[in-house]
Amino acid sequence: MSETPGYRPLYRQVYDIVVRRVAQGVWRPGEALPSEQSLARELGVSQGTMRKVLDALTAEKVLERRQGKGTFIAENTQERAQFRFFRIAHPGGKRLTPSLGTEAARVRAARSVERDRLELTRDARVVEITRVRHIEGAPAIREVIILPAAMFPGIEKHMPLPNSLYTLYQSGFGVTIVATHEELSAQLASGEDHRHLGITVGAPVLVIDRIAVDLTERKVEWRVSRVNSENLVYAITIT
Amino acid sequence: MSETPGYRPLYRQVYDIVVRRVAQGVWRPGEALPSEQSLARELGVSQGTMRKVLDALTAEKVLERRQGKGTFIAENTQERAQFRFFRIAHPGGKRLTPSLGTEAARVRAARSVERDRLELTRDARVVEITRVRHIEGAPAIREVIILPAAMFPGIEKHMPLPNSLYTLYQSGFGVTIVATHEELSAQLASGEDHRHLGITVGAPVLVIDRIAVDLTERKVEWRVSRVNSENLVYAITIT
DNA sequence: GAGTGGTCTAGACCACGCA
DNA sequence: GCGTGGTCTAGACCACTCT
Repeated sequence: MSETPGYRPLYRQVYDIVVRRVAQGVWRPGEALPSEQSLARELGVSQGTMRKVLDALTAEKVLERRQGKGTFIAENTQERAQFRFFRIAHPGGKRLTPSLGTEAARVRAARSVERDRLELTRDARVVEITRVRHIEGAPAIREVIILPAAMFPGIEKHMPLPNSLYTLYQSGFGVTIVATHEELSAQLASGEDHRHLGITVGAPVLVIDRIAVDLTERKVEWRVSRVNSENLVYAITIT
Repeated sequence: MSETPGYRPLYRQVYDIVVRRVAQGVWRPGEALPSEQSLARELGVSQGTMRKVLDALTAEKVLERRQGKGTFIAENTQERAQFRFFRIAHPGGKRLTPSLGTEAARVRAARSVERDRLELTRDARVVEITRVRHIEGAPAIREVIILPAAMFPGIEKHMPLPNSLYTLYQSGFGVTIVATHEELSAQLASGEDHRHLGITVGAPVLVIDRIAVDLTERKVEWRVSRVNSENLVYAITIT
């Protein structure tokens, strides 16, 4: 993570330049970059080196390349973000798309635990979003989402929020989520779970504690999801 | 998955050749392959194309490349397999290494559900391994592992089994696990969980249902792990 | 046909590990 | 100092998309 190689390959430097441009929003989501050739010329490297950079960013899902068309800023579209970071499914079955039940948002001072998890300063404020998501008509997931208010000014006015928040983060606030760290545990349904999800107290609940990281490696979102595990699973492939 | 490109790049053909050799055990785990140069010469391609193949297999963790030393068959060593496929940790903390509690193995006819999950023929036999794993001295995980007996002849005689079975699969049976598909759910502790893990009936248990896939895309292992979720989580990073 | 990304080559030089 | 993988270049040609 914090190596000092003492040697910095050319493609690494070029990579950083391109990442910086993407993070600064030089190109909009869905927009095409200049061609491999012209970028290589502009940055004074060979086409092969430029390709290595663009291929790496494609592997990280920051860019998309389409033969014959061009290189594009990857869009966290609803469907795409859905399948990438939303991993709830029926057992042995296909992925699901939730619909919105209820939601609420407010801005307030960050609590100690929130400052720790999101690496915020002492006087930071956060946006707290609480929502219930339905699957096939029934309430299934209760989420509490904490965002640094400074990074998402006015997001609480975007209600109703889109199904995939990461699309909004990218298009509305220039924040591109590239990774999430999740910790899953089993817990028993609380009174709140009962009220919001309609499950009996003491039923098993799958709890997902997630930190989302953006292109510039900032911790951008803390989300705790409580899933009615009766007929839902968290599905993932490890490679 | 089942595309018919109508066009087959050279590196793809070379890739298949190398995969076949690895699967056939032409080189042993930990052993060095011939150098990039000599492989390229032997297979009649340029060094650049050969590199593309070896880099791809390195990304899939089938090979390992070490500058100045050579290209090696990746070993599913205890530690490595441990960190790659064993994802149990303390909340917010470091990964853990379990130790063996009790274990038992027997060979029997496959049940219907096992034939389905492992895509076995009607008369197939399986090895059933049951074991309890301890973390920091206390029983924490109960696993039931189902293997196709034909693929692992005599594995039940290897008791006590190593902590990481995937190391044994590779070194003892030439089976290299390259991916797992997992489905996680929350359940309540059963009487069996109480007996084996010492937790109270009705406590929350994290259940991991895993199918492991080998280099040749065979479904090689079905494993159900029941984890005492009181002080343990399943930690994963999605990129 | 023009322009893009995708493949392939041949060769040079650099960084690393080891004897 | 040699052999290995890692980087970088320059250029050719192929496949795909759109006009």
